[in-house]
Amino acid sequence: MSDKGMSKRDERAELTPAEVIAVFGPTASGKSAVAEAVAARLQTEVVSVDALQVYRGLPILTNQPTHPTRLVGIRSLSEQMTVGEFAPLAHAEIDALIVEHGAAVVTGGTGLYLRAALADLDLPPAVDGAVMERVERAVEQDRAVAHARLARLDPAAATAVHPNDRQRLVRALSLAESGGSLARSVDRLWNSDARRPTAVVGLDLSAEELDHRIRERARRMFDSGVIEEVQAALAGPLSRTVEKTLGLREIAALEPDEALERLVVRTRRYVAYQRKWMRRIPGIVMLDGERDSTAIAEEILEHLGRSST
RNA sequence: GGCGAGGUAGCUCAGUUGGUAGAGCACACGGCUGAAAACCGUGGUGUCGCCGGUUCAAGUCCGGCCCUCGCCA
Repeated sequence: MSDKGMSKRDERAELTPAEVIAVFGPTASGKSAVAEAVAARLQTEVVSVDALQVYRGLPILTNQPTHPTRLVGIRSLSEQMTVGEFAPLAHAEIDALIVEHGAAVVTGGTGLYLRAALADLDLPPAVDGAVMERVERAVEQDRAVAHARLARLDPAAATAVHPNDRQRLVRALSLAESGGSLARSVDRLWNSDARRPTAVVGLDLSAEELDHRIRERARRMFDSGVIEEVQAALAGPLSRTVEKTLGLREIAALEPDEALERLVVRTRRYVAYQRKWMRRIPGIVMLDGERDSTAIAEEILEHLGRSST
Protein backbone atom coordinates (compact mmCIF):
# COMPACT_ATOMS: atom_id res chain seq x y z
CA MET A 1 0.00 0.00 0.00
CA SER A 2 1.30 3.44 -0.91
CA ASP A 3 1.47 6.31 1.58
CA LYS A 4 -0.92 8.27 -0.58
CA GLY A 5 -3.53 5.56 -0.24
CA MET A 6 -3.01 5.42 3.49
CA SER A 7 -3.58 9.13 4.01
CA LYS A 8 -6.75 9.00 1.94
CA ARG A 9 -8.10 6.27 4.14
CA ASP A 10 -7.03 7.97 7.35
CA GLU A 11 -9.33 10.89 6.60
CA ARG A 12 -12.30 8.56 6.74
CA ALA A 13 -11.02 6.11 9.26
CA GLU A 14 -13.65 7.03 11.83
CA LEU A 15 -16.53 6.55 9.47
CA THR A 16 -15.31 3.64 7.39
CA PRO A 17 -12.96 1.19 8.99
CA ALA A 18 -13.82 -1.12 6.12
CA GLU A 19 -12.58 -0.31 2.65
CA VAL A 20 -15.05 -2.62 1.02
CA ILE A 21 -18.74 -2.52 1.91
CA ALA A 22 -20.63 -5.43 0.42
CA VAL A 23 -24.43 -5.56 0.32
CA PHE A 24 -25.92 -8.97 -0.34
CA GLY A 25 -29.54 -10.00 -0.46
CA PRO A 26 -32.01 -12.00 -2.47
CA THR A 27 -33.43 -10.85 -5.78
CA ALA A 28 -35.98 -8.07 -5.25
CA SER A 29 -34.63 -7.25 -1.79
CA GLY A 30 -33.69 -3.76 -2.92
CA LYS A 31 -29.96 -4.23 -2.42
CA SER A 32 -29.05 -2.08 -5.44
CA ALA A 33 -30.82 0.95 -4.01
CA VAL A 34 -29.16 0.42 -0.64
CA ALA A 35 -25.73 0.04 -2.24
CA GLU A 36 -26.37 3.15 -4.31
CA ALA A 37 -27.26 5.14 -1.19
CA VAL A 38 -24.19 3.94 0.70
CA ALA A 39 -21.95 4.74 -2.26
CA ALA A 40 -23.43 8.22 -2.53
CA ARG A 41 -22.70 8.91 1.14
CA LEU A 42 -19.15 7.63 0.83
CA GLN A 43 -18.69 9.48 -2.47
CA THR A 44 -17.65 6.33 -4.26
CA GLU A 45 -19.21 3.91 -6.75
CA VAL A 46 -20.86 0.52 -6.87
CA VAL A 47 -19.27 -2.59 -8.32
CA SER A 48 -21.76 -5.23 -9.48
CA VAL A 49 -21.12 -8.88 -8.66
CA ASP A 50 -23.78 -10.48 -10.81
CA ALA A 51 -23.19 -13.27 -13.29
CA LEU A 52 -25.99 -12.11 -15.61
CA GLN A 53 -25.72 -8.35 -15.34
CA VAL A 54 -22.25 -8.57 -16.87
CA TYR A 55 -23.97 -9.23 -20.19
CA ARG A 56 -25.17 -6.50 -22.49
CA GLY A 57 -28.51 -7.06 -24.26
CA LEU A 58 -31.01 -8.20 -21.64
CA PRO A 59 -31.26 -5.16 -19.36
CA ILE A 60 -34.90 -5.74 -18.43
CA LEU A 61 -34.75 -9.48 -17.82
CA THR A 62 -31.51 -9.28 -15.82
CA ASN A 63 -32.75 -6.18 -14.00
CA GLN A 64 -29.66 -4.13 -14.70
CA PRO A 65 -29.23 -1.06 -12.49
CA THR A 66 -30.11 2.29 -14.01
CA HIS A 67 -27.32 4.13 -12.23
CA PRO A 68 -23.85 3.69 -13.69
CA THR A 69 -22.44 0.59 -12.01
CA ARG A 70 -19.12 -1.09 -12.66
CA LEU A 71 -18.93 -4.50 -14.35
CA VAL A 72 -22.43 -4.25 -15.77
CA GLY A 73 -22.90 -4.89 -19.47
CA ILE A 74 -19.24 -5.63 -20.15
CA ARG A 75 -19.85 -8.69 -22.32
CA SER A 76 -22.00 -9.37 -25.34
CA LEU A 77 -24.64 -12.08 -24.97
CA SER A 78 -22.48 -14.60 -26.79
CA GLU A 79 -19.24 -14.04 -24.85
CA GLN A 80 -19.16 -16.51 -21.98
CA MET A 81 -18.11 -15.06 -18.61
CA THR A 82 -16.65 -17.25 -15.88
CA VAL A 83 -15.79 -16.69 -12.21
CA GLY A 84 -12.14 -17.13 -13.05
CA GLU A 85 -12.27 -14.26 -15.49
CA PHE A 86 -14.55 -12.17 -13.35
CA ALA A 87 -12.47 -12.24 -10.16
CA PRO A 88 -9.47 -10.20 -11.39
CA LEU A 89 -11.81 -7.68 -13.05
CA ALA A 90 -13.66 -7.20 -9.77
CA HIS A 91 -10.41 -6.91 -7.81
CA ALA A 92 -9.17 -4.24 -10.20
CA GLU A 93 -12.38 -2.19 -9.95
CA ILE A 94 -12.49 -2.45 -6.17
CA ASP A 95 -8.84 -1.49 -5.80
CA ALA A 96 -9.23 1.43 -8.17
CA LEU A 97 -12.21 2.80 -6.24
CA ILE A 98 -10.34 2.50 -2.96
CA VAL A 99 -7.34 4.35 -4.35
CA GLU A 100 -9.58 7.05 -5.79
CA HIS A 101 -12.26 7.39 -3.15
CA GLY A 102 -11.10 5.42 -0.14
CA ALA A 103 -13.90 2.89 -0.32
CA ALA A 104 -15.77 0.60 -2.68
CA VAL A 105 -19.35 -0.64 -2.45
CA VAL A 106 -20.04 -4.10 -3.82
CA THR A 107 -23.44 -5.59 -4.52
CA GLY A 108 -25.08 -8.24 -6.66
CA GLY A 109 -27.07 -11.42 -6.58
CA THR A 110 -24.44 -14.02 -7.41
CA GLY A 111 -23.00 -15.45 -4.20
CA LEU A 112 -20.03 -17.04 -5.92
CA TYR A 113 -19.10 -13.83 -7.72
CA LEU A 114 -19.39 -11.93 -4.46
CA ARG A 115 -17.00 -14.29 -2.71
CA ALA A 116 -14.65 -14.18 -5.70
CA ALA A 117 -14.64 -10.38 -5.54
CA LEU A 118 -14.02 -10.15 -1.80
CA ALA A 119 -11.54 -12.99 -1.33
CA ASP A 120 -8.77 -14.60 -3.24
CA LEU A 121 -10.30 -17.91 -4.20
CA ASP A 122 -7.16 -19.14 -5.93
CA LEU A 123 -9.17 -21.12 -8.46
CA PRO A 124 -7.56 -23.95 -10.40
CA PRO A 125 -6.55 -22.69 -13.84
CA ALA A 126 -8.60 -22.75 -17.00
CA VAL A 127 -7.85 -25.77 -19.13
CA ASP A 128 -7.17 -26.00 -22.83
CA GLY A 129 -10.37 -25.94 -24.87
CA ALA A 130 -9.42 -28.95 -26.95
CA VAL A 131 -8.80 -31.06 -23.84
CA MET A 132 -12.13 -30.03 -22.40
CA GLU A 133 -14.00 -30.89 -25.57
CA ARG A 134 -12.41 -34.32 -25.68
CA VAL A 135 -13.24 -34.96 -22.02
CA GLU A 136 -16.76 -33.66 -22.55
CA ARG A 137 -17.30 -36.27 -25.26
CA ALA A 138 -15.91 -39.02 -23.03
CA VAL A 139 -18.22 -38.01 -20.18
CA GLU A 140 -21.14 -37.86 -22.57
CA GLN A 141 -20.37 -41.37 -23.74
CA ASP A 142 -19.99 -43.03 -20.36
CA ARG A 143 -20.08 -41.17 -17.07
CA ALA A 144 -19.13 -44.20 -14.98
CA VAL A 145 -16.04 -44.89 -17.04
CA ALA A 146 -15.05 -41.22 -16.95
CA HIS A 147 -15.50 -41.13 -13.19
CA ALA A 148 -13.45 -44.28 -12.77
CA ARG A 149 -10.71 -42.68 -14.85
CA LEU A 150 -10.83 -39.60 -12.61
CA ALA A 151 -10.56 -41.85 -9.57
CA ARG A 152 -7.35 -43.28 -11.01
CA LEU A 153 -5.81 -39.95 -12.02
CA ASP A 154 -7.01 -37.83 -9.10
CA PRO A 155 -8.59 -39.80 -6.24
CA ALA A 156 -9.16 -36.70 -4.10
CA ALA A 157 -11.09 -34.94 -6.84
CA ALA A 158 -13.07 -38.10 -7.58
CA THR A 159 -14.41 -38.31 -4.03
CA ALA A 160 -15.52 -34.67 -4.26
CA VAL A 161 -17.32 -35.04 -7.57
CA HIS A 162 -20.51 -37.08 -7.86
CA PRO A 163 -20.59 -39.29 -10.99
CA ASN A 164 -23.88 -37.70 -12.06
CA ASP A 165 -22.45 -34.21 -11.90
CA ARG A 166 -21.35 -34.02 -15.51
CA GLN A 167 -20.35 -30.39 -15.36
CA ARG A 168 -17.91 -30.94 -12.52
CA LEU A 169 -16.81 -34.31 -13.83
CA VAL A 170 -15.71 -32.68 -17.08
CA ARG A 171 -13.87 -29.94 -15.23
CA ALA A 172 -12.18 -32.28 -12.75
CA LEU A 173 -11.11 -34.76 -15.40
CA SER A 174 -9.86 -32.01 -17.71
CA LEU A 175 -7.76 -30.61 -14.89
CA ALA A 176 -6.45 -34.03 -13.95
CA GLU A 177 -5.42 -34.72 -17.54
CA SER A 178 -3.67 -31.36 -17.74
CA GLY A 179 -1.66 -31.97 -14.58
CA GLY A 180 -3.87 -29.89 -12.30
CA SER A 181 -6.51 -30.81 -9.73
CA LEU A 182 -9.91 -29.68 -8.65
CA ALA A 183 -9.19 -30.89 -5.13
CA ARG A 184 -7.64 -28.45 -2.68
CA SER A 185 -6.31 -28.37 0.83
CA VAL A 186 -7.68 -24.99 1.95
CA ASP A 187 -11.33 -24.04 1.76
CA ARG A 188 -11.14 -20.53 0.39
CA LEU A 189 -14.77 -20.32 -0.60
CA TRP A 190 -16.16 -20.34 2.91
CA ASN A 191 -13.30 -19.16 5.10
CA SER A 192 -13.28 -15.54 6.16
CA ASP A 193 -10.07 -14.33 4.54
CA ALA A 194 -10.80 -11.13 2.64
CA ARG A 195 -8.44 -9.31 0.31
CA ARG A 196 -9.12 -6.03 2.10
CA PRO A 197 -10.85 -4.83 5.25
CA THR A 198 -14.44 -5.72 4.40
CA ALA A 199 -17.89 -5.36 5.91
CA VAL A 200 -20.62 -7.60 4.52
CA VAL A 201 -24.26 -6.89 5.24
CA GLY A 202 -27.18 -9.07 4.25
CA LEU A 203 -30.73 -7.84 3.76
CA ASP A 204 -33.31 -9.91 5.54
CA LEU A 205 -36.92 -9.86 4.30
CA SER A 206 -39.88 -12.08 5.12
CA ALA A 207 -40.91 -14.70 2.59
CA GLU A 208 -44.27 -12.95 2.14
CA GLU A 209 -42.69 -9.60 1.35
CA LEU A 210 -40.26 -11.21 -1.10
CA ASP A 211 -43.10 -13.07 -2.83
CA HIS A 212 -44.94 -9.82 -3.24
CA ARG A 213 -41.90 -7.99 -4.63
CA ILE A 214 -40.98 -10.84 -6.97
CA ARG A 215 -44.41 -10.70 -8.57
CA GLU A 216 -44.32 -6.91 -8.87
CA ARG A 217 -40.89 -7.13 -10.42
CA ALA A 218 -42.04 -9.71 -12.97
CA ARG A 219 -45.06 -7.59 -13.90
CA ARG A 220 -42.85 -4.56 -14.38
CA MET A 221 -40.63 -6.56 -16.71
CA PHE A 222 -43.56 -7.45 -18.94
CA ASP A 223 -44.83 -3.87 -18.85
CA SER A 224 -41.39 -2.67 -19.92
CA GLY A 225 -41.24 -4.97 -22.92
CA VAL A 226 -39.25 -8.06 -21.90
CA ILE A 227 -40.95 -10.09 -24.59
CA GLU A 228 -39.48 -7.92 -27.35
CA GLU A 229 -36.15 -7.84 -25.56
CA VAL A 230 -36.02 -11.63 -25.35
CA GLN A 231 -37.03 -12.07 -28.98
CA ALA A 232 -34.26 -9.73 -30.08
CA ALA A 233 -31.73 -11.58 -27.91
CA LEU A 234 -32.75 -14.97 -29.29
CA ALA A 235 -31.98 -13.76 -32.81
CA GLY A 236 -28.27 -14.07 -32.07
CA PRO A 237 -25.97 -16.62 -30.43
CA LEU A 238 -26.10 -16.89 -26.63
CA SER A 239 -23.45 -17.98 -24.15
CA ARG A 240 -24.18 -20.99 -21.98
CA THR A 241 -24.90 -18.80 -19.00
CA VAL A 242 -27.22 -16.40 -20.82
CA GLU A 243 -29.06 -19.38 -22.25
CA LYS A 244 -30.09 -20.27 -18.67
CA THR A 245 -31.33 -16.83 -17.65
CA LEU A 246 -34.47 -17.13 -15.54
CA GLY A 247 -37.49 -16.62 -17.76
CA LEU A 248 -35.68 -16.50 -21.10
CA ARG A 249 -36.90 -19.83 -22.40
CA GLU A 250 -40.31 -19.41 -20.77
CA ILE A 251 -40.93 -16.02 -22.35
CA ALA A 252 -39.90 -17.33 -25.74
CA ALA A 253 -42.12 -20.42 -25.59
CA LEU A 254 -45.19 -19.59 -23.49
CA GLU A 255 -48.11 -17.22 -23.50
CA PRO A 256 -47.31 -14.04 -21.52
CA ASP A 257 -49.52 -14.95 -18.54
CA GLU A 258 -48.05 -18.39 -18.25
CA ALA A 259 -44.51 -17.14 -18.79
CA LEU A 260 -44.98 -14.62 -15.99
CA GLU A 261 -46.17 -17.34 -13.62
CA ARG A 262 -43.18 -19.51 -14.48
CA LEU A 263 -40.83 -16.59 -14.05
CA VAL A 264 -42.28 -15.89 -10.62
CA VAL A 265 -41.92 -19.53 -9.55
CA ARG A 266 -38.36 -19.77 -10.85
CA THR A 267 -37.36 -16.49 -9.23
CA ARG A 268 -38.81 -17.64 -5.92
CA ARG A 269 -36.75 -20.77 -6.19
CA TYR A 270 -33.63 -18.76 -6.98
CA VAL A 271 -34.28 -16.52 -4.00
CA ALA A 272 -34.27 -19.57 -1.74
CA TYR A 273 -30.86 -20.44 -3.18
CA GLN A 274 -29.57 -16.92 -2.55
CA ARG A 275 -30.79 -16.99 1.04
CA LYS A 276 -28.85 -20.21 1.51
CA TRP A 277 -25.72 -18.43 0.30
CA MET A 278 -26.48 -15.45 2.49
CA ARG A 279 -26.52 -17.59 5.62
CA ARG A 280 -23.11 -18.99 4.81
CA ILE A 281 -21.18 -15.87 3.81
CA PRO A 282 -18.41 -15.43 6.40
CA GLY A 283 -18.84 -12.43 8.70
CA ILE A 284 -22.15 -11.31 7.24
CA VAL A 285 -24.25 -8.95 9.38
CA MET A 286 -27.97 -9.31 8.81
CA LEU A 287 -30.15 -6.20 8.70
CA ASP A 288 -33.89 -5.71 8.42
CA GLY A 289 -34.47 -5.19 4.71
CA GLU A 290 -38.12 -4.16 4.89
CA ARG A 291 -37.40 -0.47 5.19
CA ASP A 292 -36.61 2.50 3.05
CA SER A 293 -33.25 2.08 1.30
CA THR A 294 -31.83 5.31 2.73
CA ALA A 295 -32.73 4.20 6.25
CA ILE A 296 -30.92 0.93 5.68
CA ALA A 297 -27.94 2.80 4.24
CA GLU A 298 -27.89 5.00 7.36
CA GLU A 299 -27.84 1.93 9.56
CA ILE A 300 -24.95 0.47 7.59
CA LEU A 301 -22.95 3.66 7.94
CA GLU A 302 -23.75 3.87 11.66
CA HIS A 303 -22.78 0.27 12.07
CA LEU A 304 -19.43 0.94 10.40
CA GLY A 305 -18.90 4.03 12.54
CA ARG A 306 -19.63 2.17 15.76
CA SER A 307 -17.40 -0.77 15.02
CA SER A 308 -14.47 1.62 14.43
CA THR A 309 -14.49 2.98 17.99
C1' G B 1 -83.30 -32.59 -16.01
C1' G B 2 -80.72 -36.21 -19.89
C1' C B 3 -76.06 -37.96 -21.91
C1' G B 4 -70.72 -38.01 -21.61
C1' A B 5 -65.97 -37.18 -19.09
C1' G B 6 -63.75 -36.64 -14.54
C1' G B 7 -62.68 -36.15 -8.77
C1' U B 8 -55.50 -39.71 -6.39
C1' A B 9 -49.46 -35.11 -3.27
C1' G B 10 -49.34 -27.82 -3.27
C1' C B 11 -50.21 -28.17 -9.16
C1' U B 12 -50.65 -31.27 -13.78
C1' C B 13 -51.54 -36.14 -14.02
C1' A B 14 -50.08 -42.04 -14.04
C1' G B 15 -51.85 -46.32 -11.49
C1' U B 16 -51.97 -53.19 -15.64
C1' U B 17 -56.06 -59.21 -14.56
C1' G B 18 -58.04 -56.27 -6.90
C1' G B 19 -52.25 -57.17 -3.12
C1' U B 20 -52.92 -50.49 1.82
C1' A B 21 -49.96 -45.64 -4.05
C1' G B 22 -45.83 -42.69 -8.04
C1' A B 23 -43.94 -39.31 -12.04
C1' G B 24 -42.85 -34.27 -13.51
C1' C B 25 -43.06 -29.52 -11.56
C1' A B 26 -43.41 -27.13 -6.69
C1' C B 27 -41.46 -27.57 -1.66
C1' A B 28 -37.51 -28.88 2.22
C1' C B 29 -32.53 -30.01 3.32
C1' G B 30 -27.42 -30.71 1.66
C1' G B 31 -23.07 -30.31 -1.67
C1' C B 32 -20.36 -27.00 -4.69
C1' U B 33 -13.62 -23.78 -6.11
C1' G B 34 -12.82 -20.95 -14.18
C1' A B 35 -20.94 -22.56 -16.80
C1' A B 36 -23.18 -20.38 -10.16
C1' A B 37 -29.87 -17.18 -12.72
C1' A B 38 -25.17 -23.13 -13.54
C1' C B 39 -24.51 -28.23 -11.90
C1' C B 40 -25.37 -32.34 -8.55
C1' G B 41 -27.30 -35.37 -4.13
C1' U B 42 -31.20 -36.76 -0.40
C1' G B 43 -36.37 -36.44 1.21
C1' G B 44 -43.28 -38.04 -0.19
C1' U B 45 -45.35 -33.91 2.04
C1' G B 46 -51.76 -38.47 0.63
C1' U B 47 -58.92 -39.58 4.82
C1' C B 48 -57.09 -42.11 -3.44
C1' G B 49 -64.60 -36.96 -3.23
C1' C B 50 -68.23 -39.19 0.69
C1' C B 51 -71.22 -43.45 2.64
C1' G B 52 -72.14 -48.43 2.34
C1' G B 53 -71.46 -53.46 -0.08
C1' U B 54 -68.57 -57.80 -2.22
C1' U B 55 -63.64 -59.85 -0.85
C1' C B 56 -58.54 -62.71 3.16
C1' A B 57 -57.46 -57.94 0.62
C1' A B 58 -60.66 -52.17 -2.88
C1' G B 59 -57.59 -46.19 -5.73
C1' U B 60 -59.14 -50.52 -8.72
C1' C B 61 -65.36 -54.31 -8.59
C1' C B 62 -70.96 -53.13 -7.14
C1' G B 63 -74.82 -49.54 -5.22
C1' G B 64 -76.10 -44.74 -3.55
C1' C B 65 -74.85 -39.67 -2.77
C1' C B 66 -71.90 -35.00 -3.44
C1' C B 67 -68.87 -31.88 -6.57
C1' U B 68 -66.44 -30.12 -11.39
C1' C B 69 -66.30 -29.73 -16.73
C1' G B 70 -68.51 -30.48 -21.63
C1' C B 71 -72.69 -31.44 -24.88
C1' C B 72 -78.09 -31.66 -25.25
C1' A B 73 -82.60 -29.89 -23.27
